[in-house]
Amino acid sequence: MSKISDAGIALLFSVASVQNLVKGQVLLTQGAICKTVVFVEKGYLRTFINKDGLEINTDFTLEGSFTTNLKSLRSGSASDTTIQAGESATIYAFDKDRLLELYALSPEIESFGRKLLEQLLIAQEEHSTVFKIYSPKERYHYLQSTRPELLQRISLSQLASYLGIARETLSRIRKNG
Amino acid sequence: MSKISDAGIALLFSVASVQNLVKGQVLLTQGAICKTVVFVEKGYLRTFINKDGLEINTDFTLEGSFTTNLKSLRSGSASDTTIQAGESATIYAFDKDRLLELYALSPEIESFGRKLLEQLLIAQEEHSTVFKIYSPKERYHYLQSTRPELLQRISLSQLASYLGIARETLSRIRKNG
DNA sequence: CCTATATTGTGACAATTGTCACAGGAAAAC
DNA sequence: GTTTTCCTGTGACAATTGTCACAATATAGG
Repeated sequence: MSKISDAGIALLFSVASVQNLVKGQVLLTQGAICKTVVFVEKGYLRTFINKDGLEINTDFTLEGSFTTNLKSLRSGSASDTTIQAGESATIYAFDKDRLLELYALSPEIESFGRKLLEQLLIAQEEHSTVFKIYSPKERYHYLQSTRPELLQRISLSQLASYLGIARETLSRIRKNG
Repeated sequence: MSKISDAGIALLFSVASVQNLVKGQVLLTQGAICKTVVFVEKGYLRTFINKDGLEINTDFTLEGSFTTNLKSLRSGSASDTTIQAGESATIYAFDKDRLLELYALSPEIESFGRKLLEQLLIAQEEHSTVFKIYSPKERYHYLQSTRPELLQRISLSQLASYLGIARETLSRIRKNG
């Protein structure tokens, strides 16, 4: 994570509230307006969108990372994703309006926010690229080598939609290499 | 684009240099270290990565937008992408080190940078999601309805890899709907 | 205007992936 | 410890997409 002073961290967490979630608990519902940025302290969050009644996972946020629905957060529009605890979890929710106040107040915090966005954007660009250059089988192996912790934590069924493939196909990839 | 004061714009452009590119001219070569953020004034840029000798397009930057290789820019690592003019183009190149100085100097500029990153991240997240929820045919139609200007400007062959499909498949999609 | 060059279209076939149906196993609830 | 319940594996087959080869068009250069 980007470095930030102790005073900065204290300031940041002054606008956060801790929450304990049970497995399956929903943090943000599709259609609602996202008001917070969330830091995962323990457990993990699953972000998915509903497509014809099927849940398609777009992201998994493990401990030590941030997530939100940036589009909804920024514009106040309805979120197209649901964010749910994949395990019982402990999170910090940072209120958007209070974060914006902090940005205006502290260049260090805004700088931290910018660096965080840079990290997320780099990761997301890489994720998109994977779909362009790799086949389903290659995508699985790529995930295996770059984010092995995901394969440990997330069930096969959940991973399949994240990789853009059918559950059965992933099962066969796992079997036949 | 995010709003910014006239003074801010003047400050920003004080660290930029204009460049005119001919079609096919390379701005950033794979393996080189990215030192600038680029704004496209006229024409468009094509970003691609080399996979087994094939060029796979990861992005097209039309006029009015920014591009760079953020990973290389941030870490000073070798770029895995090449950025090339798809038409003769006019661009503004913003020097990274001078931008960072500006960020330290002007909260308005850093705020602008953060907002720009937010926009790019939102777009990139949406782009990734498209690969998870849509088939090749659906991806083409989605692009058609959300970014019709791309279909006007970019050749079928170039679009195919951006959509993660074979050139022939895109040709058939275009024919049969 | 004509030719060279690049781009797009198409047929045939192979390979991959998806879908459906159900069996087997693991994990959770009681 | 047993019974649900959920998750994973698998066979059969359909549908989609990729690959290769080459024809047809379009575009750019002379």
